[in-house]
Amino acid sequence: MWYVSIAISGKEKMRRDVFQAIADPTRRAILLLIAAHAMTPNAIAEHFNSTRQAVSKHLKILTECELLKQKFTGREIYYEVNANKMKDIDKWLAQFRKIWETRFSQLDTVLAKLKQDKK
Amino acid sequence: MWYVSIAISGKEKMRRDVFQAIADPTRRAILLLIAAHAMTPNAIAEHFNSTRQAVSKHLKILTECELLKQKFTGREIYYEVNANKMKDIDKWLAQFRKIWETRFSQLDTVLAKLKQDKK
DNA sequence: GTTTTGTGAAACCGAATAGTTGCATATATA
DNA sequence: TATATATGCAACTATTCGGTTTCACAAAAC
Repeated sequence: MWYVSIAISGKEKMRRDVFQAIADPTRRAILLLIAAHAMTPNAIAEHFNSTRQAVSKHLKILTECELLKQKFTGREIYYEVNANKMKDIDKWLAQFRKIWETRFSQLDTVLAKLKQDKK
Repeated sequence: MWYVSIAISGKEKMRRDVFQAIADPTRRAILLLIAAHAMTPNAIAEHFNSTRQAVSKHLKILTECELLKQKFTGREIYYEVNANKMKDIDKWLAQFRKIWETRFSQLDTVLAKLKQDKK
């Protein structure tokens, strides 16, 4: 019998989207922390109570869903927020604004109609 | 010895915030579905492959974090989106816009300075 | 009154999550 | 070269999550 060893390193899963990424309070804090300027994992970890490795995992998740970008300089890695990807959240919210605006404009139409009929 | 029986029904935990609520794709779909007009749990569940009870749990979570409001009419419950709470997400995003705007305005200052020096 | 319908809650289960400790590796620095 | 530093990855664990099935209960409908 032959077994094929498939290269599944650790998990290989983790195809999370932006919304799952920002669900975690620590990850939201990380985003805010480095929004102003890029930081290295060690510098970021200093701001939290959990271990450096835990922060590293958060950074990985945020990077995988493209909310963060990496800048390599020597052995240091600077993480910075990918402003463009943040817009994805905004786009989702925009759907609701659209729906509500049309609903209100319909309401306006109704109100206008009532006003018209009143004359 | 006396023991005080504290009323902890089932879980009692579940104090999720808005971001955890919208992390689930089904819950985001529910929000979009009823954004236009309020619906009952049964009507909502018809749009999904999971059971009514699963949808019910999602509705509970969305209601607990105030993204949904309930309107009781007889034995039916109409769920509608709480537009006001949706703004919480927008407020969070606004923080980033603010940071980036100031950063870009600083960049503008730098550019202006360079231009000035060039003269 | 009896049955059907609309709804939520409890108990359980497999999968995912976030954290830990222990490693491996590459780049600085002495 | 030897050591310290910066970083990621693997393995393990407790907890949470999303789903199902089963039940309880009140409001309609018969």
